[in-house]
Amino acid sequence: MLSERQNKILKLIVERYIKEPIPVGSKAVSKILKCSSATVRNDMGELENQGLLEKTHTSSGRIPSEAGYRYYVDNLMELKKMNAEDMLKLQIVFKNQQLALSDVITKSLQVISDMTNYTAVVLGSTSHENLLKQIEVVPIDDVSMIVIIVTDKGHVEHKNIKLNDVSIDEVKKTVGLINNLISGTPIDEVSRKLEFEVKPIIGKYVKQHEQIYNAFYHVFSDFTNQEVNIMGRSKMLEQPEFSSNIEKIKTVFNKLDSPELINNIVEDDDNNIKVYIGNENNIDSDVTVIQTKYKNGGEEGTIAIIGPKRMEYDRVVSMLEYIKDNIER
Amino acid sequence: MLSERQNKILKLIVERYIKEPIPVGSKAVSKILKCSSATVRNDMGELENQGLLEKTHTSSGRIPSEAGYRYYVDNLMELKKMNAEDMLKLQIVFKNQQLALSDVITKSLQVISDMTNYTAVVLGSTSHENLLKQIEVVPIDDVSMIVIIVTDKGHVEHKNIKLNDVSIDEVKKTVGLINNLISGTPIDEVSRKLEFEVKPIIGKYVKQHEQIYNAFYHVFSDFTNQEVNIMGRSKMLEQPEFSSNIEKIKTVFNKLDSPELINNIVEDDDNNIKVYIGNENNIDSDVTVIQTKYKNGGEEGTIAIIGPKRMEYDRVVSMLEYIKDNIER
DNA sequence: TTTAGCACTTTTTATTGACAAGTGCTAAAA
DNA sequence: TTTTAGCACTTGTCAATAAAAAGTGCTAAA
Repeated sequence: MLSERQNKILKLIVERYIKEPIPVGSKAVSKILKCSSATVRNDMGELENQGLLEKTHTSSGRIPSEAGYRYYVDNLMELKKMNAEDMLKLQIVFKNQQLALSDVITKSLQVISDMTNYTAVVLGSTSHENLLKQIEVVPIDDVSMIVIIVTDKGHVEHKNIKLNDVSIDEVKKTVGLINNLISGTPIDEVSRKLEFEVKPIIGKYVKQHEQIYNAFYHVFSDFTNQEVNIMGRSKMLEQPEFSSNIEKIKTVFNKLDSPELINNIVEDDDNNIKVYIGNENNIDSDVTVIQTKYKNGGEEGTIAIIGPKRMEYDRVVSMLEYIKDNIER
Repeated sequence: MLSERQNKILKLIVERYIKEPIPVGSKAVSKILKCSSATVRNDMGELENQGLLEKTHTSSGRIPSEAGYRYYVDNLMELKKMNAEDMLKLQIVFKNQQLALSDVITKSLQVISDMTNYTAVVLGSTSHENLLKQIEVVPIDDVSMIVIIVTDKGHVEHKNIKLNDVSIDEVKKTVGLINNLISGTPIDEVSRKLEFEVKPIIGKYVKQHEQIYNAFYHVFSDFTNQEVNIMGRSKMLEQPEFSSNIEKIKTVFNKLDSPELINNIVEDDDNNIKVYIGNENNIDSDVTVIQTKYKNGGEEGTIAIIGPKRMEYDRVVSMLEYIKDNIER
């Protein structure tokens, strides 16, 4: 259990260290608090015993430990309202009636990334939640054509396929059958349905059904499971703790670019804003991920901000809250 | 005019420096050439007078100047055949019949980027070369629908639009009219034709034509001019001359991510492989861009490899040649 | 024309000492 | 009991110095 003063000291140190990554000494704290540096030193020693503060070397000032950030976020952080300037910039995006929801989300996170110098990630809804809405095919030339898949949530994907000596009409017939037979199927299950429900039927009605079936089967098996959008990837370079450590940047970049990113950003089961500090997340022990789920009509997904552990928690949380609210209505 | 030996020395220095970014001294060169370090020193002095070599400080070894690289590429570089291992990895991509051309290009450049640790860029064909092939519309719910635009070169783009109190049938009618009236129009000119050829007609036949027209007009005016694909963006971090210089990395990253990238990679007028060293390119004075145009049937574009000035010119050129050949047939 | 030899420059690395910042502990003050 | 003043002690930082390594340019001889 921390004393009032210890709480104050911890809060001061965390916030000061977030402003500037320099270990904070007792004297600096005592100037703000109304007590001597010796008193502060005693408390800082106690906070270190509790594992909330750390020293970089025996006689350095203190920096927050991971647990310290955690404690700060859970107990000390005050959620200030977003500042007017930030809000204004976001309003410009939200007020734009022309934009589709997904564009609004992307653009507003781009704005946040620019304002904060952190990296932003949008994960679209997962494929088992997407239902096949409709497919279309557009012939390009004698052999190649483009298959376009649209889901009920408005996710569009297209693939080029090549078919030799197959008449367009037969392909169109197949497309018609697919649309009639399995529209409304979760994307995950399309492959299965294609095999057991569509294949037998086109076998009867469509010439060269084998070739056509294979092509379509392929298109669906490659369907991207989830849309991932990363904004401000290189903002990491702006963070002093990374820019002096290329190896760290490489690992973080690789994590961001890896296809497993989706798995590394945990889907929360509730709707709140979550803060994953250091080892609490799967990206890197030196970053913090602040994220939340959003839901608007059928569309849903996760938006996340990734920055150093000493990120401006209060600012980012209030921004996410604001964005989430605006998305959801 | 350089002597035989001077040519040899320059070649040696360039190639050695490319292998490892350490200034090359006369002793190291003399060990390989059959002459004393003093002789080499004299020639190196002459090469420096000619502006082909540089010193990092008064008593350092030499490094190639920009002109030195230029001279090397133009006169000294020997095009070796690709090594078997590299070729094999690329063959796996080319042999994959399932892939559409654009995927083959992207994937093979991804492979090159992985093998070389340089960044790769693909620029698709420019919009004035793309003709409108067909548009489709897929309704998602009461108000929103997706418009899909396909060009004759197989470029697909889609946009979400929102229309209140408009019947789907009227939209479909409009789509039909657009397809009939202006299919085959260069994308650049679609907006104009939409206004002068389509607007008057849908004004007659389509209810709520104003709203619908505006929506479609918007969709086309946002059509991306050119497809840009960047592979291995963060490979820059692997290059020693950049990884010790965060500011440089930032500028290069920003250039890569900026929308003007397309303008910064000059379209060549002929079909050869071009090498733009340092100030010869518009990306950064510290990088080299090696690029070439490709053409396959209707599809064409530019592929480029971006790396440090001390990139492995011979290797990259032979790889690009190989890829280009494979793409074009 | 080439080479051996040498004086000279510059970078790199290690060492030293002085100073600043900060801590922990003790003992006195509140 | 809590707070504070005081002080010895640690560590990092910075500048100065010194020695070693790498390489050059020039001269004079081969």
